[in-house]
Amino acid sequence: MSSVPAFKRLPRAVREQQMLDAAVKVFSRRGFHAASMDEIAEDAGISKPMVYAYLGTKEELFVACLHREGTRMMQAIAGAAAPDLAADERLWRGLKAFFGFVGAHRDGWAVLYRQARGEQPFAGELATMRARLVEVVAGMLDHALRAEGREIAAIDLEVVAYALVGASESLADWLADHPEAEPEKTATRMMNVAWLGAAQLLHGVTWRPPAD
Amino acid sequence: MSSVPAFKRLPRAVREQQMLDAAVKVFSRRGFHAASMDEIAEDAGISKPMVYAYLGTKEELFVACLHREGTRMMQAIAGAAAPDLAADERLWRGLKAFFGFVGAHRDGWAVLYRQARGEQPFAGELATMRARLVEVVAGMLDHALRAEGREIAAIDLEVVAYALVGASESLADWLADHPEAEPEKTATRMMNVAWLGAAQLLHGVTWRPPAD
DNA sequence: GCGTAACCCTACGCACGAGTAGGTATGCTC
DNA sequence: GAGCATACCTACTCGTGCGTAGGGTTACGC
Repeated sequence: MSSVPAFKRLPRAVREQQMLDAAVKVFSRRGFHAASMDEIAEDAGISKPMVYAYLGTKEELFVACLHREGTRMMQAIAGAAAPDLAADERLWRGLKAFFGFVGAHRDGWAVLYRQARGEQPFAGELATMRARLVEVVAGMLDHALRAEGREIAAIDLEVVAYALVGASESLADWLADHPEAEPEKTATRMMNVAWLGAAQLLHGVTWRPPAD
Repeated sequence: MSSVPAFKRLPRAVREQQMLDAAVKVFSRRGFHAASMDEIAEDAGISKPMVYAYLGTKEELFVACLHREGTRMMQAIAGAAAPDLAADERLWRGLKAFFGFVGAHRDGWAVLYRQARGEQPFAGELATMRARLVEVVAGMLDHALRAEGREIAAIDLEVVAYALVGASESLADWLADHPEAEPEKTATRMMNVAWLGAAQLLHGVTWRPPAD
């Protein structure tokens, strides 16, 4: 009919990214179950069968979102926290990159952190990513400890790293809900809690429960 | 027919608790959407219309779970952390109560923390409860600060409190996934990160970002 | 012993949303 | 310009699960 079709034909790679963008947006707002494939398709400016053709089922689509956002985040952090820096410097740069990422990709963060948790099929996927982060932080602490000629049990190291990661995630969540807050300032606050506490541990200062 | 009915008739108050028990269990395992009212009813040993008659719609049922578990948790903490204790002692007792609660009610914790997050209608409910906790922690820090003749901006206080609460939640999550771990030991580890860091802040030691 | 209220059931209606069948148009290759 | 792959659509099927209609039975007051 008309020589100008209502919507352009685009190469697969481009459409896939548009679909993922839409999916991340809708999943983050509604949650996995409440999100509908129709809404995602509409938001991507495409019809539903195309989504199925390119990205597969709803579950596969969610995993694809998880992977893209997770990879982006890990790369942002890894790129900033070079392994040859001093521990505090490394922690600081990692945190800056992390909060910067969350500030810039609030939707992506919401998908990762708020939605994937809890939903059985995805919790494992997420746990793997968090485990990598925890491992990095634990490795950093261990490295700094050994430099001081000190050493603590692997499990203690893991738990402390877990707490630091958890605190960061929590502040990231706070950041996502406070659009006016600055990522860098949040990172500084996090350092004030994390590093001061961790530095004490590195110097062998520990807290012991009262006898009572 | 038979003079012995297959299932006993029980007073409303009892049945309601049984239903809530079942609901918490099923919601925690499956998540809000994937959980079915049929499964909850079956698990409670009752038929579906009874659930609707007593606790209302699925959403209302979930909110009821949230309230019961949340109230239990807050009471456990408030009962342990008396306001007249010193800051570190108070924090320690609060953490012990908190991790003790999570260790003993892993299902309840999962409903609160993993499921309610993300799902739009409930996130607010949960946020309110967390806000109360943050407020308590922030108040505690503020009190301790004033005792030292020091003071920091309200927003900084809130963010630090938020980080501490987040770290605790994160460790609670770790605890829920490690059945062999002892709640009290986890609380001690948390103190080692939280208190050592917070104590530094209380004494006016802060970390500043490098100039670069 | 008789009404009435509380407790409890089986069996359905109905909407919503995942996934698909089957077909059309556009551009690229030879 | 015939053939073919790729991009894209409308319009369905069908399962699943929320919520309810309508009715039965036990206890308790009087």
